[in-house]
This record gives sequence, C-alpha cells and structure tokens, in this order.
Amino acid sequence: MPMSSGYAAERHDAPPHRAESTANDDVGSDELAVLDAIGVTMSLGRDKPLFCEGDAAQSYYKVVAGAIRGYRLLADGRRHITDFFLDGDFIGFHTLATHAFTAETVRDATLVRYDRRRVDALTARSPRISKCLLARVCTELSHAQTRMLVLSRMTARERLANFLTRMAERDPGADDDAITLPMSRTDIGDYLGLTTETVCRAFAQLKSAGVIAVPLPNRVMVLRPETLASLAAGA
Amino acid sequence: MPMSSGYAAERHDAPPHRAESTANDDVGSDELAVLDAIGVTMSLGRDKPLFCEGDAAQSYYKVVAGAIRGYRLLADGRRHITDFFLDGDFIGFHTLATHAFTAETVRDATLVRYDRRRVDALTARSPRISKCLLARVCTELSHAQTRMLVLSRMTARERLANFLTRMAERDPGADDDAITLPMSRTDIGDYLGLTTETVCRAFAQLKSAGVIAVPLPNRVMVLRPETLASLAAGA
DNA sequence: CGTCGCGTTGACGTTGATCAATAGGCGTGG
DNA sequence: CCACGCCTATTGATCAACGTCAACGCGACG
Repeated sequence: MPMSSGYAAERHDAPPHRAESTANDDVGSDELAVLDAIGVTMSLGRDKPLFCEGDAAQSYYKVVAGAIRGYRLLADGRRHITDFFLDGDFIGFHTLATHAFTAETVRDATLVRYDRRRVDALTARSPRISKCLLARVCTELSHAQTRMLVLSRMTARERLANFLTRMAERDPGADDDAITLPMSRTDIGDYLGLTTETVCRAFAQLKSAGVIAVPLPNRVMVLRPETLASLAAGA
Repeated sequence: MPMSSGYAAERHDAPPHRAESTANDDVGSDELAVLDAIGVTMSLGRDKPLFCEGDAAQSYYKVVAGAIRGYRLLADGRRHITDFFLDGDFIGFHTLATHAFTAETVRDATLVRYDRRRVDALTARSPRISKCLLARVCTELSHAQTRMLVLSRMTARERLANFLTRMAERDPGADDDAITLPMSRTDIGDYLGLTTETVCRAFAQLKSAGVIAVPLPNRVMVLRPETLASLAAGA
C-alpha cells in the first residue's frame, strides 16, 4: 500500500532539475561539462518561440536565466502547459524526430543552444551520458504521472498548493518560504487545467486561510508550509 | 502553429506498443528476441498485484494476455490510473530505483517476468538496446503529455472518445470498428479523471448521437469513426 | 431463488467556467 | 509631473458540467 506520509503526490519525483549537486551518481555534472563545449548562448525577449510542436528537432536548450513554457494546443485553442523550464533546466533532450510540444519564452530569457547532431553523437558514444539521459527522462515520466494525478483528481486549491510547493522547491530564492512566480495567472491556469479566475480565487482562498501572503501578484510568501504541503499532497 | 487536421491530440504519439512490426528502426524486435531468453512466464487471477508504488524494482514484465492497470493513489483514496497495459505491452522498463506506480491485474492475465539485473546488464552493454529503450520512454513521455492535455482541457465526452479511439488502435480485433474493453466503468473513470456515473452518461451521449453502439457493456461498435475521431481530437 | 456486483438512470448539489465589471501597475506622451 | 491607455489581476453574478446520493435493472453465481 503506497501510504507514506508527507508529500505523497511527489514522493517518487526526485527533483528533476538542479540534481547535479546531489544526485547519487554524479553523472549529471559530467554531462553538463561535456555539453558546455558545444553550446551557444542566446537571448530572447518575452513570448518568443524556441520551437513548435511538430517541428523537426534540430536543437536542444538549457535555460540560463528567465522562464520558458512548453505547451500543447487543441484545434480550438484550448491550451495545456506541459511544463515550465527555469534556470538550469534542459529542454527537449528527450525528443524523437520531432518536438512533442511548443516552447516559448515567458519573459526575457537567456539560453544555451546545443546542436542536436553533435549532442546525439556524444550520447551515442557514451553509455555514461546515455544512462544519465535515460534516468532524466524516467524522472520526467514519473513527474508527468504525478501531474496526471493532480490534473485528474485534485481540487483547484490543492492544485495551486501543489504548484506553489513545487515552485518553492525549484526557486533559487534563499528563503524557503518566499516564491517568485515568473508567469502570469493565465499561464498558471493553463498549467493546472483551470481558468485565470479560478486560479485567482484559489489564491484568495489560500490567503484568507492564512496559508500564504501575496504582497505582489508574482510574489508569494508561504506562511504555513505544513498546511500548504498537506494540501499539495491531497490530504 | 500546430494545426494539422485529424487526430490532433495524438499526432505525436506513434503507437507506443505493437510498434515492433512498423518501427523505422527495427531495434524493437531485437530487444524482444534477446529478452525472451531471460523471461519467465506466469499467470495471475484478477486484481492481483504485480508490484506496489514505492517498491524496489526487481522485475520487469511483458503482458502476454489479459490486462493490467497501473495507478497512483492520494492519501484519501482518490485514484488515477496512469495506464492500461494490454497484450504485448512492457511494464516498468523505465524505472529508477523504485516503482513509480502500483500495477495489478484487471482480469486473469499471463505475463512474462524479467529479472531486472539481467535486463539492466544487457541494456548497459548494448547501445542498440539502450537507444531503443530511450526511444520507448520518450514515446511514453509524449503520450503522457497528450494525456495531460486530455485530463486538463477536455470534456467528459471528448475524453471518452479519445479513450475509445486509443483502445481501437490497440485492440487486436480484426475489425477496426469493434472494441473490447477489458476494464470496468470505474477503471475507465479513474483513467479519465471522471466518476463511474459520468462515464456511463458519456457512453449514453455517444450512443444517442449514433456515434457508437454498445451491445454489451464491454463491447463497443464504432458507427461513425470520423465523428469519434474529431471528438477525440477536441474539434 | 436470493444475493452480489456492476451498469445505468434520475434527482440534486457543488465546483469551477463563463460573462462582466472594476482595480491597479506601468509605460508613454503630453 | 500628471493623464491616458493597456494589460493583468481581482471580484462578483450566473451558468453548466460534473460529482454525489440514491434507486433500479440485470446477469452471474451460489
């Protein structure tokens, strides 16, 4: 029976990013070092496309600064944001012939771009790197399964709590209880399967319950981490 | 702009299973052949566990006959079925140290069980196999992203249409328009993020619209494939 | 023949979506 | 510096989809 306490919904998701410093096998940093020789740095303004769903994959990316959203659309415009990519995250490394989602900047961003052929040549030759790559994709798959549980079975409040918890884990802020959100309420809604208004109301509920404070729309202070965590886990 | 016609929601998901015969690189069948030497066949009755979420992963499986559900639970019992595994599907091959979900039989099933260490030894030595494995996991990830879009943005009717379309693709039945559903309405609901009752009503809607016929609860005839497909794509 | 499990349908409640209006920040131009 | 316009966030009122609770049908099985 899967009944561990605490942050149940995430307990199989080792932080998929910034794992370089803590991974039990230290392959991550090696991968990084090798890739750095290939990468080219670039900058983009807000809402600029990196690539489109269905495009032939020619490059991989790493986020240096800023934020990227990856999303899919239905024919009538309904959108789901698959994931946000923040500082240090890799984009598109698990790609078959074509990209599975569209990626664009949420705000001004600096990225490193890697030529796909050169990376693939490296990974094909090194079992070490390809093992690391496989582990990353597996982690992402586990994360996607967690997100499916969130999207299919959690209330708006729980989804937002889950999102905030995850952002807190990823946020570089020194404080564990202060989160900076680079994306809009609409983006958060499309990430959580909700509308902008419902996201706002969920924020309002968490505020009035004293769980968080929101001094600025993109700034969240966590006042009661345990309450937030148990909401995030669906308890 | 990702705007291709037809089955939009799935257009990046090459059939993740039974791809052995049609894959552009024929690595899949080789992987199969090598593994067959390791596997041990076993049979199970209905609702029997294969492994639990969080268990240390000791075996991988392939479904020979029957159906398996993989699911996750929230603390209060809310369930989401991550995926169904049908004839020919592999289970658990993309696993880190522990299983990311619980797996159990939906009905009587025959499986092949592979010792994890022996498989890992094989894959570690063969770039060919590990490349195939990576491709499979990437395909599954793309599929999971499609499911997130379905769960977050589609109506009950569209979700069911999507599910039926996918089952029709996977179903071994000679007829393209006859689907056998091995799982209960509750299972379908937990797969689609709906309740049993809503699944029933969605079936009723598709029936009264003349899109499908349901001579038996577990038997679905597709009367208007185009209508079903456009619903499944969210058009 | 009775019971059990599952599917189905109906009545009603609740959550979140939709539609609409207001507020607030921020940049631009007067 | 202030006025204006634009964009995003927020709040309110209403609506619809889906969930909940309950009853019933029906086949399987003892």
